[in-house]
Amino acid sequence: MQNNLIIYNTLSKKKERFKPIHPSFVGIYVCGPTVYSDAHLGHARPAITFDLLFRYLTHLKYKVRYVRNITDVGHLENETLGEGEDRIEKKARQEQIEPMEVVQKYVNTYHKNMDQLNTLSPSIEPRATGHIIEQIELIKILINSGYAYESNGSVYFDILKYNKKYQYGKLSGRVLDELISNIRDIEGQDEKRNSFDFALWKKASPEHLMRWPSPWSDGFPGWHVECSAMSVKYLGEEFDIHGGGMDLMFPHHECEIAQSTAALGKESVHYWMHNNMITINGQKMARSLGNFITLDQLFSGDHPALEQAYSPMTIRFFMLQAHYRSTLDFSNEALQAAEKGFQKLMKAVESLNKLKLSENSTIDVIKLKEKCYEALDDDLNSPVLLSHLFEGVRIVNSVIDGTEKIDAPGQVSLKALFNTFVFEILGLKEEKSGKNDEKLTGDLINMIVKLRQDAKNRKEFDVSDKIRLELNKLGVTIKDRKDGVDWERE
RNA sequence: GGUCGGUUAACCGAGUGGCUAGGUAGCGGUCUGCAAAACCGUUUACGGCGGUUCGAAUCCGCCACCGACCUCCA
Repeated sequence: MQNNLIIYNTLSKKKERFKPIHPSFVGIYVCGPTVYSDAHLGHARPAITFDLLFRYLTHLKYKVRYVRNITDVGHLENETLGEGEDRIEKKARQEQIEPMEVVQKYVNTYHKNMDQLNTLSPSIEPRATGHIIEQIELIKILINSGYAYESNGSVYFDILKYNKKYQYGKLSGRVLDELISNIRDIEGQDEKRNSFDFALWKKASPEHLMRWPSPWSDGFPGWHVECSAMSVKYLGEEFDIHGGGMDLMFPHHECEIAQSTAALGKESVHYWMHNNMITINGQKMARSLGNFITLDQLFSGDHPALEQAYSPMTIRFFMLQAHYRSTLDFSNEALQAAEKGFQKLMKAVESLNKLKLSENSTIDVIKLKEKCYEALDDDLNSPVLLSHLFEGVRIVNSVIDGTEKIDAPGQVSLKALFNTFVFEILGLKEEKSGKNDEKLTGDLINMIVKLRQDAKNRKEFDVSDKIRLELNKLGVTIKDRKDGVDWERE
């Protein structure tokens, strides 16, 4: 199995040739959502980025195992220092339901939204709560090897110890000494040897609802440990690609590296990939700024910042128009531009089927196809790929205009090209406006009936009778009543 | 203050040391009874100041601005 794929590896800060560990298999782990609220724009970016990667590798005939976790062990919120409350538990209290009901509810909406965005399901979607045992086992290993210590029922990772043998901070470019000097002293951290040590296991306070027994206390696992435990379980001690948002680089991924490296004695991940963040009108998305938009709101247009609804495919197309390592700015203007561009692309795809064929062709489809692959191979450059596909759009429309010619084999290969890149790899799809069709039909009939009435008023009865007859043939019966005109469908 | 990333024409966004993606909008044209669509052409691009170079938006330095992360937690 061969590929020409080049991937930007955050670890080396360079583009590298992608060489899987096993010739025909690829393992990918991506950090999934913490399910305590509706999925928002920030969830869509990594989902679409790594869906593209998953689809492309699959297209290249690799057997890909794509693991994306669900973080459902709530975690503390930073509202007031030291007085954190578990996000999921907080939600559970607010809504008077079980924590796992909160989890289920938001897992469902997340899945629904991801489905709308046409992202493929991961091969495995493990939940943190389903892997408490694996996490405890990993913590045991870390304690036994001296990289973790227990303190008052909680367990912490010893970063100073780790840093003697390995290098903590290599992914995000941090130097431990600088971290130490940066850290402000905060009270209530007596349990830790050093304030930058991170929790592997936390003892639960009496009112804490989500808790599991462990050798150290009734409690719950720290955030980072789930990813180390589950990635090793499903992808092995070494695997190909680990993905996630740039905001997770520090501390989450850094801690993951530390845990896994300390436990396994070697680097687990070969390629780290990070998608960039999203801004809205140049600002970050935050509840406090009033520009926090969920995917449901985006799809329905039900938000003060939105001038209209934007369909899932508009969003997907919009995101694919930017490279995954660039920040992407959302605005009504930009989204409306994307909507039109997407529709133009879809219209051309439709037109492909009804092209007038010629004996010869003025089009080099093979060259175009090569350019498409080159774009994807260059660190998944979807915007450049789209620009080539729009060259294809121009070709299709020019054939219709008669300024270019295409022969039968050319049409077949052009159709295959669009099918492969637009639908199979970019994961776009036609959006049938089925819901609107019925309304449109009704409106159309009303309009025709109105036109007939106008004709009758002008006493052009041959026209009005023709309209009635033609509608009848289509199964629509006109009923002239005393108080107006009515119609009904068969 | 530190780490990382960014600043490209009206908007969104690619990009290579010299050959100036693409989408949207605007303008002009072709087509058309009119309109729309489509096609063709086009519009003040590369944050500022220096430097390297025959040549830099692309390499280096400084400055400005923007963003993420930088305590616990996720």
